Amino acid sequence: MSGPDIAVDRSSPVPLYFQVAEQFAAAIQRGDLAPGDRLDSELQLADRLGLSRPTVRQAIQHLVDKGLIVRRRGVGTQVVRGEVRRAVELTSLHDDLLRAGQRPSTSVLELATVPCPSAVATALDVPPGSEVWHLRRLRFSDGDPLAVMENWLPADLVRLSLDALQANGLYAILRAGGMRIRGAHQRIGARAASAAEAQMLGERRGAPLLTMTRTAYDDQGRYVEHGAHIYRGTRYSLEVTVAER
Amino acid sequence: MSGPDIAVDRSSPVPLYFQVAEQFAAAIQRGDLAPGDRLDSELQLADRLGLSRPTVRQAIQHLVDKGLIVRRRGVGTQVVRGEVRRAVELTSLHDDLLRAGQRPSTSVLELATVPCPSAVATALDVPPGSEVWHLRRLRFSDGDPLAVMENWLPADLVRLSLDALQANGLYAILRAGGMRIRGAHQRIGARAASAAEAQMLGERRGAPLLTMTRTAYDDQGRYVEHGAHIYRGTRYSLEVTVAER
DNA sequence: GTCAATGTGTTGTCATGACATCCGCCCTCT
DNA sequence: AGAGGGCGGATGTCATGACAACACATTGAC
Repeated sequence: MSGPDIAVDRSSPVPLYFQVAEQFAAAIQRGDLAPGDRLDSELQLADRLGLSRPTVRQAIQHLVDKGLIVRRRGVGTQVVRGEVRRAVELTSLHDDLLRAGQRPSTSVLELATVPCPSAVATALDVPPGSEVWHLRRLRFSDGDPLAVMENWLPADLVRLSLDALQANGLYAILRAGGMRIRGAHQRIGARAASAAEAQMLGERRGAPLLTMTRTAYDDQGRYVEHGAHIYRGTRYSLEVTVAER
Repeated sequence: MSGPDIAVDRSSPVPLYFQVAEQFAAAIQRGDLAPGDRLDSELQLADRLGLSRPTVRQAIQHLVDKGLIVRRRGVGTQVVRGEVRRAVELTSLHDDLLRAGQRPSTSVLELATVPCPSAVATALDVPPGSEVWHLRRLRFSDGDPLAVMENWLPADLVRLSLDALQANGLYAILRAGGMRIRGAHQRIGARAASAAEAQMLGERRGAPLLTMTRTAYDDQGRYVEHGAHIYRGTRYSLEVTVAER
């Protein structure tokens, strides 16, 4: 036995390690590689694919980071047992809903540039009062209200339009605009809905809300987006995968 | 000018890349490396430390994964701007509270082996009805109730005692018992407290709770612990850092 | 029969070398 | 003054080689 069929295309601009990682991930998703199955050893894989061991290792490490497989020194590499779930990565709600087969829509409640409030200025590490986008959106899934999202972004970094926001997720717009978001610090909590919030979300006052504040940083380590989001606790939950190196 | 003083000990069993990563992380925490500061290039570092470039690269990648620094091809490596926060990794609430300077305590409500409920059996990927530990703990911070945690673990994997659970976090006990936990899939949500839950936590019925279910896997890809936790929304929040590779 | 030593295969770590790709700067040409 | 090209420097990718550390199975001695 030699595992799933994997072939690399050396003429492709896609890095070899990434090609390998993607094909393994796909094989796991398809069930071609069942939970608990052992992968070939790094040396075998390197030989079979015509790659060097570091390249194969990089591919496998990528999957370990995503929580798909597990390695044991001296033993081998196995697919994680149990159902494989996808971690929320750095995607927007819009994309997550699409992937889950639901129909996202967005109502933009506010889109304007304003002087930066001091709390946001601290988070974004910009001077208080400097010009920032302020954005408030009510998000729906299959027509049902799901979340209220409030975002702030330095005004000089991106150009936002109402049309784009109604059709796409914020992160997709930012990436399309050349912004390269690399990571985010998030804080997740729960609190009761105010009357106004409840009304927007179709809940009762005091209903449990899942809250998330997120500050995303780019390429240059600059904080480029700060968001305060509330989700209906009855309708939404976050999924996170933690993997040690 | 050549960055913080970093020295590696080749006689130490700690991997070189890890020594380097830890010392950089410490320098950032101390403020020795300020947000936005550029690190020396990989080649310079390799030369200065007497290491090869792959080793230096591995150290830096480690910090990128933790969200401490950011790399830009063709430009260099910078410390992330803004305050550096620590991500919750694979630690228990007990350790988190200790680090935050608070005084954790635990009241064990239940500790017994029981036939595995079917929902838990699915999560742990064990036969329904097989023997598992069932554990329910009320956690306090500085004497105030903070969370109720319910856990299930395959009975044959670990030995649990009441004394140990009152003094240490679950994960510390598991690791001390030779279990090597590598990652976890988590789902985070919010809901209203039932009357019983509210009473335990000193809240009112309907109070917002932060919920987390977590399934942790070990070395071998086996799911070894399943937990369903509820936290007082007014007292606790989770912090998560996401970083792309 | 039990236990210890040994052997084999695997992942973990580290070194060296090379080329690709991208960014930003400077210089030149228009 | 502006646009474009060239160049240096940085990270990204990939190859080859070597040894270490660990787990497990086998073998051997007692």
